[in-house]
Amino acid sequence: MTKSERTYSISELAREFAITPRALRFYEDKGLLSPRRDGMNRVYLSRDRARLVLILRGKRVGLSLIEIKEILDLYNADENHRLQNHLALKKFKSRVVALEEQRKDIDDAIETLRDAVNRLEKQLEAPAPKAQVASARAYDREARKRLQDA
Amino acid sequence: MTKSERTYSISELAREFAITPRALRFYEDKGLLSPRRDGMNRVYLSRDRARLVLILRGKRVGLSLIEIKEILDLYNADENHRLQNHLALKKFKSRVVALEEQRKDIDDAIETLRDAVNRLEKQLEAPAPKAQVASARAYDREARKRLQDA
DNA sequence: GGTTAGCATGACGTGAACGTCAACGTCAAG
DNA sequence: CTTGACGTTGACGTTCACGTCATGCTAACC
Repeated sequence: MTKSERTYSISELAREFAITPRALRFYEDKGLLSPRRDGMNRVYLSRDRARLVLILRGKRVGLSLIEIKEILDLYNADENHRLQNHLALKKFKSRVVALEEQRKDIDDAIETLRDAVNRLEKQLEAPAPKAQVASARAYDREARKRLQDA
Repeated sequence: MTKSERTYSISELAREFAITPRALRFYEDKGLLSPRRDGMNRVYLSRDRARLVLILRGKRVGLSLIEIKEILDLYNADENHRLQNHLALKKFKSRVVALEEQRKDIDDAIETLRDAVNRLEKQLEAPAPKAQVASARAYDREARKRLQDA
């Protein structure tokens, strides 16, 4: 009794991940996916689904499809080729470094936006009584300068 | 005595940030920068430089130029329009949420790659004596399955 | 004064990642 | 039996973010 794995049609899989069938065909065209066939029709197994998860996550972190393909290929490379693996190791490590730098960028962007949010909230909750207007505006200019010139 | 601010020519600024003059003109065309002019020639002030820093960081975190422009515009919006500011506040907050999600994606990607790196290093440092080959390979298959099916 | 370097403005080209449309096959429902 | 719903393969269109000329001005150097 062969345990029949869960399968997906192209539109099923597309719906689940909020993408289009066209995108799935495109990924296949670029060698990122290779679903089985039932006659002409594509049949996706959970292996394919798992790869798709990695593909989409790769996209979200800003990798190109080619880069994603390279990673997936290295990932599934034959474990007996030491040279291959040594290369993969180097590439993975540099990829990690790049991602860490990107993480830093995101942290910085979040901080900048949070500062802006605080500035705006403070401004909105205070209807700005005239007496304080001048100094408040001066303060505000300073805050903005710090943000701009950083 | 007017304190003459530091200025940059287009190619100076381009060199500093490892981009091309064409890119700077493109950003200007899209309304992200608006340098002064000396005759025909563009003159960038430190304000422009600061904006450019934000632009490039925005790009690195995956924002489109249009999104970046919107943020910069909101950022520099006239502080007297309460409705405007309320809108900006909402947009900034949702942007922060999006960035936090993206950071999660990056953390996940880093973790996946680190696991792969560990797997590869273990494999490379052990020349795989025959006695252990079978079980090692079985372990490896498991590790890979966990990574794939996650 | 010719040449080089740097700047300008078009205008067309390009690669990535799909969208969109045409033309066709297929299978279950009414 | 014909209508939909779903699938297929081309092939062309589109958006983004520039790259790459072509052409021309201008200021500095030899």
